[in-house]
Amino acid sequence: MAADPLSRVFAALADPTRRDMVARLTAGDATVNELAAPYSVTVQAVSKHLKVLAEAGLVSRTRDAQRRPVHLEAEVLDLMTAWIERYRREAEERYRRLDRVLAAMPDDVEPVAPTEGM
Amino acid sequence: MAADPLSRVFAALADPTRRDMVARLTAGDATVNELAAPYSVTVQAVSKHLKVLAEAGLVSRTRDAQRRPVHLEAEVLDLMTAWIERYRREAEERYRRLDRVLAAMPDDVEPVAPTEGM
DNA sequence: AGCTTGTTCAACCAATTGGTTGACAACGAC
DNA sequence: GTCGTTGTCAACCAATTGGTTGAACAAGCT
Repeated sequence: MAADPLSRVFAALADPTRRDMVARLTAGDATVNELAAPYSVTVQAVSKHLKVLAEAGLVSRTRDAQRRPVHLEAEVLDLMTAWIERYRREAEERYRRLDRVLAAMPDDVEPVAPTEGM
Repeated sequence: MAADPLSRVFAALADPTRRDMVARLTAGDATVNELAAPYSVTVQAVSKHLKVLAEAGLVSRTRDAQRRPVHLEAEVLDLMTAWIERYRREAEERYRRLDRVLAAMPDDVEPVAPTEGM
């Protein structure tokens, strides 16, 4: 899965169950059993999902007697947002420039070597 | 990998090679061979990566003689941003409320049943 | 000490992934 | 038509994934 941090975060959220758990954790910390309740899988499977989220830095665990409450670390989401927004912006800028070029181009001009390296 | 659209987009970007290809495509459309050049993998492997990106809706292919230029569809990124921002915002709001409660709490009060269901 | 609750570890399984090689289709050029 | 280019399809492989069951560990309760 390519161990770099960004890949881990994307991979962690590429699963609906894990996304759902993250969503639930925005409402407050929860134990493994609480998190497992809504799903039809075993508690061990949920524990594995949490391990993936933890390795991506999305959640942390604290100890409270024999419970291990799960806490959402929302800042990691910024890593992704930064990546996404950067390239979305670049793509948009390129479209804008292209639009400008097309608008400035007289109607009868044959378009050449479409935009390579522009 | 759980076939829903959001999962597909996250999974597609959970690979550094594919993220790199997306980044390169913000500079303009490119053919499979052009995209393959910088990497040490076969062109077939790159073709597979592109298939993943296409199934996530991140790129589209047009036909230009025997070339198949790849075009970035940046709007799909908004799907992710929407998801991420929603939950990041919710998490932040919760922290703010919690801060307010803690600030309003007299120093000598024993904290009870920490925040469950709040 | 012994039982119960909460959580994880270990082994296993089927399905998927990212990569390979080799064959093949589609098209432009000679 | 035949040749080189561009790209995909098919089969295969090792590694990973998401799930299972069963055992083990950890901490409180009686």
